[in-house]
Amino acid sequence: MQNGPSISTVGALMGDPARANMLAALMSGQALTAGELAQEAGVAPATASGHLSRLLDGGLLSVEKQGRHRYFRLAGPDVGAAIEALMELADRSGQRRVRPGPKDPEMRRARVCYDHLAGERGVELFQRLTQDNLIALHDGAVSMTDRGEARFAAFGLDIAALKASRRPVCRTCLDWSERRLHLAGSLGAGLLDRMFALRWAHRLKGTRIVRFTPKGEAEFRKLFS
Amino acid sequence: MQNGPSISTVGALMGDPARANMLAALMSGQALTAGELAQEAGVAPATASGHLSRLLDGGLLSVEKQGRHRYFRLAGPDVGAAIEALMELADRSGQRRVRPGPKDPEMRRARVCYDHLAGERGVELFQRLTQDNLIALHDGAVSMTDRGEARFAAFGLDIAALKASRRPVCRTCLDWSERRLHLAGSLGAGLLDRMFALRWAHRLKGTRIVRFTPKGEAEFRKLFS
DNA sequence: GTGTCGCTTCGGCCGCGACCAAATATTCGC
DNA sequence: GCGAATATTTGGTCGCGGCCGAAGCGACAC
Repeated sequence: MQNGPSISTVGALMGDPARANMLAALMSGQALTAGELAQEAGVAPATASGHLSRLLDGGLLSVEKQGRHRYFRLAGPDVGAAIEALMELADRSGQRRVRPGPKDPEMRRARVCYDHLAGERGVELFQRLTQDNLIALHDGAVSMTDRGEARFAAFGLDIAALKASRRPVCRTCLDWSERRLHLAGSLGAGLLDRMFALRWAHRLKGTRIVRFTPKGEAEFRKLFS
Repeated sequence: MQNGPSISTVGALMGDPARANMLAALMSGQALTAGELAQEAGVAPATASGHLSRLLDGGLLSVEKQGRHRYFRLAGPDVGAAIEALMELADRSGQRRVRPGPKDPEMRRARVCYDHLAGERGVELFQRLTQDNLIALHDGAVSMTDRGEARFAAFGLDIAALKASRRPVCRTCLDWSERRLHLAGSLGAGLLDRMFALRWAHRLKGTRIVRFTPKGEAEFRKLFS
């Protein structure tokens, strides 16, 4: 009687870090297996299974059984819309809204996707890393090469910390505007963090736009080449 | 390093029932005091205070100090948008989307606002209840009269349960389309539930629209008169 | 059949956080 | 000044739920 349809139940579903990571991973639109989602969330398969059945009950996910895999995807566009609204909110997180400026072209060029770099720059980076054999793709999965490990360490990343993190180090993410892959996972997040720390770029307050400085732009081009 | 801006923090903020009730109450757009919000959420002032400071930290609320009161309101339209997206999601909660039909006029006529009746019908009901002295308004606060208590019981509501609920029994809510008050609180929710149970109306699957049957329409007009 | 892989269920551990009562600010009315 | 009202802080209890390992189940491959 008393509660009716409650915002809190669906909020709570999205409010757990493991589940949030799963949902964010599914934002790319592709269906993922339970195992992949466990990886993505950084939890044991048993734990992931519990989370997934909870998300199913809540109507946020739909599932498709295929052989011995179960493929999960977001239940509908409204789920994606809600997640996007929360991401938007999490981004500015109390900042006031500013910058009416030319938003769209900049968004397409470089923006934050959850916690890593997306847009033209993101796709470009991914391509470069692949060409230079710093990361390697084999049938859909992506991983860091030994060569890459050395270069990333030289760039200032704490490789041990990346690996210690429960998240997978490398992960592909389908770019919304470019429709090509860019790099997610703790490595993707770490690279973006490092670029911010080096002041190559900064994130425009109140938006998801990443704006490179001229110097940063030049450094970015030289990077890993 | 690892998490960056996380959807899960804001999700968790909205994921607690007490906080969700507060946010829903603030969706009307009016500012409320800490005490009122404690009432609304059905928790002790001490607990509410903790929730509120948490919501402030998260950037979901803004506060304005005025005398010995603190007035809280939603921090911005994006917060409202996110809440609305979650409400939308909670509403259909796994239902598929249907009914492209003539949505707007029906929405204006009668719809669900969180868990009670809103729109023209909602405002109408509120007016009737006030005129007939079943509920009473005194400087902003609304309460159930003895007369009302008897009539609502005759209508099939469990008054004891309403009072036992931690939510306030009566509560005003500013109508979005009508810009006038309608009735929220556990009484408002109970009345709507009862109308559904009596099959006077049903809620269109996948929408917030409440559609009255001809019989229900007639009964509704006779109600409490 | 046997082995392997993917996923779920079960049992138990552990910690975060929601909750309240009582005590402590802060502000108002007088 | 003194009380009354509003709000926050403190301290402590308690339960929900996230987490894992181990065991169970089902689908493939051979």
